[in-house]
Amino acid sequence: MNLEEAKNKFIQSWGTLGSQWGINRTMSQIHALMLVSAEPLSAEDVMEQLNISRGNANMNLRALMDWGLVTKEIRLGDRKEYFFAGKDMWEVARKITYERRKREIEPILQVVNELKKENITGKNKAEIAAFSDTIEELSKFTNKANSIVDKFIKSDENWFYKTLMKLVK
Amino acid sequence: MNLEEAKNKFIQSWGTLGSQWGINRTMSQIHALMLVSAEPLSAEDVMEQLNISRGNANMNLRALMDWGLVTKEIRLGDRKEYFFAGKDMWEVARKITYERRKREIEPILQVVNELKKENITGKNKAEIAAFSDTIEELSKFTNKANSIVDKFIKSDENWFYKTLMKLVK
DNA sequence: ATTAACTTTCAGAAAGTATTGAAAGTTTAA
DNA sequence: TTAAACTTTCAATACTTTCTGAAAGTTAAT
Repeated sequence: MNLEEAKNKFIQSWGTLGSQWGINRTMSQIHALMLVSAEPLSAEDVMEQLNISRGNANMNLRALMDWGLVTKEIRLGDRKEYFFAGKDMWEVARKITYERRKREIEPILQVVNELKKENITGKNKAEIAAFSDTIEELSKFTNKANSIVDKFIKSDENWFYKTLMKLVK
Repeated sequence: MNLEEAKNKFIQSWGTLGSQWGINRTMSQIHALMLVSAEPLSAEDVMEQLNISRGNANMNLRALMDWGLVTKEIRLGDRKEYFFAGKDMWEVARKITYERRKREIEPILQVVNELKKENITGKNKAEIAAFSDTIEELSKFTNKANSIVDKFIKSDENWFYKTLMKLVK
């Protein structure tokens, strides 16, 4: 298989993976493209290689920079900006986890902890009890999940690697 | 706050969470509704309480059963079917993880392991090396992530709880 | 075998998301 | 300052996903 084919196959599936993760397809594809490129790429390069518009390329490059997955580089005597992706996968995972926690765990944490404090009124006592029980369990669960995720985000590679090794034997 | 309000608030945010997880909003809302109901509900109940159509209710109830998050119950002398959700959150998390692994980790695992075996041809040796390195690292990462997830899915509550306790101290 | 009480399906409508491309904005060099 | 070389924005459009509701299918009792 030649390099072009292999790259495309990878970009394709990384893009699909991303879209299932709630990350848009183009954003993942650009990320994939940069993961497998030896050299930093310009916006122009990205547009050509993925067949996307200038606006789309720009928007998603910016999003990737916001997430910390891609870095911009400027070169003396060149007006273009060049972009490249960090290739340490644990680092990538941590950064994605960080963004996803913001969007996913934090809002539910807030609602659940808020509801836990509420004094629920109503006539159907069984329903109230069921509700409170579920919220209570969910609160325990979410807070715990949140600490694990937090630990992962803040972990350095070594800490995580050691812990990981214990987990998978 | 009365029970109705509290329930709605919870259903609302669980629905939003779900849609960020790539699970459709209605599916999560039905799940939320059942988590906070003391008694099993009929399709009719679900339609009324969430203001959704018969078709939508049916489709998503079925999906929830496929995922193992909701169980159908039939009652003697009653033609309706009643549905209820398991309320153990670790169990819920394991079931969701199982489905998501199928959709997300497995496909990328397959592509990456496939590409790793390929002999990549082409003239730009630096690019080929960069590509192979990334794929190699990604392969290690993905396979490792996969074993962790697998362990989690297969874990019984106790095993996981103990491990968890160590992790979060 | 018929009917009433349900459940399932699916084509079209609606809602939600992503993409384009042209215009506006910015920066650098001369 | 001007102009060339880029980057950013955003309204319009295309695409994707979800939802509806009516029709078809199923089941159980008589």
